[in-house]
Formats: sequence, C-alpha cells, structure tokens
Amino acid sequence: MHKQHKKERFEEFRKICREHGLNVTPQRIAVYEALSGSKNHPSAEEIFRRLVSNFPELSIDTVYRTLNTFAHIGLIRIVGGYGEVRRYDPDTQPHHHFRCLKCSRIVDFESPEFSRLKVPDVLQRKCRITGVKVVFEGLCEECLSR
Amino acid sequence: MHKQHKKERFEEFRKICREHGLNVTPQRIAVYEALSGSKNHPSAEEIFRRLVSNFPELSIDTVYRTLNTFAHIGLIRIVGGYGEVRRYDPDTQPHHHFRCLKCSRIVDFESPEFSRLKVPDVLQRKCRITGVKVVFEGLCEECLSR
DNA sequence: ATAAGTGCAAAACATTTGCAATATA
DNA sequence: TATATTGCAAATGTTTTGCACTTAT
Repeated sequence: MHKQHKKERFEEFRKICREHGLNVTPQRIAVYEALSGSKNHPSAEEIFRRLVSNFPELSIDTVYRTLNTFAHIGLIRIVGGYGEVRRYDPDTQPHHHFRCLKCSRIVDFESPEFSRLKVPDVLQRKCRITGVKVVFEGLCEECLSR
Repeated sequence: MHKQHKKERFEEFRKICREHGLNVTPQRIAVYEALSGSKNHPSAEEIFRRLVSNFPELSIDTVYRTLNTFAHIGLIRIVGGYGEVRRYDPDTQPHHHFRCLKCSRIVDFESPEFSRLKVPDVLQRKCRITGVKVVFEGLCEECLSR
C-alpha cells in the first residue's frame, strides 16, 4: 500500500460512496480519515475517542454504524481477533498479520508469496476460496523488553 | 490429531489438571468432553446448551470460567474470528483453518508445509514467533449450494 | 479442614436498534 | 423536497464478577 495525499484519498472516498449510493457526511469522512490514518487496527471505541474531541456531537453508535457500512461495501475489513473487541483494518489489499499474544498488537506485513499459497485439495474440492491470510503469533518487540 | 478413547482422554485430562493445580470437577469434565468431542468450534453458549439437558445445575458463567481457565493453561484455544461471539478449539496442535464468509463455519485442515512457513525477516528481527496459522476464506460447500 | 470451584444474581461491556430530528443530494 | 443519516436513549447480547454456599482434595 502506498501513501496517498489527503485530498486524493478524499476524492476516492467520495467516489466510492457515490458508487454505493451513500451520502458523504462529516461523520463518514471523519471515521474514514481516522481509520485510514491509523496504523494500529483500532476498535470503534478507539476511533470514537480519537475523533470526539474535535467533533463533540459525534456519537459512538454512528461510529459503529459507519464502520459496519464501510465493511459491508468492502471499503474496510474487520480484522481477525481472538474474541476481544472488534477491530478494523483500513487495508483491503492482500496482506498478513503478526499478532502479539500479550498485548494484542497487530503488525501488518506484505508477502506476495504467502498471498499465493496453494489451496489444499481438501478445500479446493469443496469450497470457493476468495482469500488467504497468514497470521504469525508470538511476542512483540515491546512485550519482549519488559 | 488422532482419536483417543474416552477413558484415555479422561486420564490425560486429570493429569493436566493436577499439573496445573486445578481440581477435577464434574463441570470441568463435562465442558472438556463437550468441546473435545465437537467438530464445529463451538461458543460457550453452544457448549452450555449441549450439556445443560443432562446437567441441569450447570450454569453458563461456569462454562465461561471453565473455558477461560482451559485456554489459560493451554488446554484449548480461542479461535480467530471476526468480532462475533468467542469460539473455542479443542485442537492445540498446529493446524489451519478455512472460514466461510457467509455462515462462519470453520473447517480444520493440517499442512505440515504451512506450519513450517518461513518467518519473514521484518518479524524475525523484532519479535519472538511461537506459531503460524493460515486462514483461507471463501464460501463453504453448503453455502455454495444455496 | 481448607482451599478451590460453583451458582446465583447483578454488573460491565460491546454492539445494535427504533424513532424523531437533521442534513445531504 | 425527499430520502438517507444521525443522535439519543433504550434494548440486546456477551462475558465477567462478588459473594455465600458447596465440593474436591
């Protein structure tokens, strides 16, 4: 994923909304900006906290609704977790995760090789596969040094 | 993972409990039996429903507490999900998952090859890696034929 | 006997929903 | 102006917790 300027990203966002018949509202813009500018796969609550100081009328249920809408049209993804609060990923391109077992930090990494992993025959025969994700688990840098 | 007889599994279970200073209670036996006899990565609620008809005093909070205890000592695992209810996996051996995007069914498969995937340098340098899991996503047999 | 575990009821969270008011197109 | 979206408040669903009672060792 390469960086985009804020303005380009905004235009892209408008376009995607229009394509899906969604109004472009300040709330949606704010949530999308907050998530796509984040690197830590935040929860709805975290996104809300990040925004509410500059956007006091914003309500948490709108954040949830907005994230659900975005996930539904494929603008963002829900990240695979282990039964904690739901977290969101602005990166919809194929990529992979490291997850810290202690602090739940998620680190993205790309690997075209992993993204091309051969689908095992057992699955190939029965299912339609649309994606793969490799998840490494262990302890992150910060948790190791404590 | 190969099948074990019920009795062997029970002895194994007693041993693990003793090693961790846990009392062997009917509740723990029941929950462990239900989970290790299941093939569908059930939730706490599902395990509870499966047991309560033959064990009417059992309460749902004991099921939660028991599953948390088991996960904590590594007897079972919490399966990676997408922010739905927490689900549990009796199989602690390295294995991989297919997940249906429509009905959330999880299918296990083994692949020594995937379990030996090379840890990318970015991670190798910074983290201590203890496991890998490959997750394929798509539509399962049942959902395809509807 | 003693410490650990359970059931109950209540609390704490996380997420969703109905509805009237408001903003977008 | 018509419709989609929001904020509020309340509902729902999931998971945890305090405490007194019971059970395993």
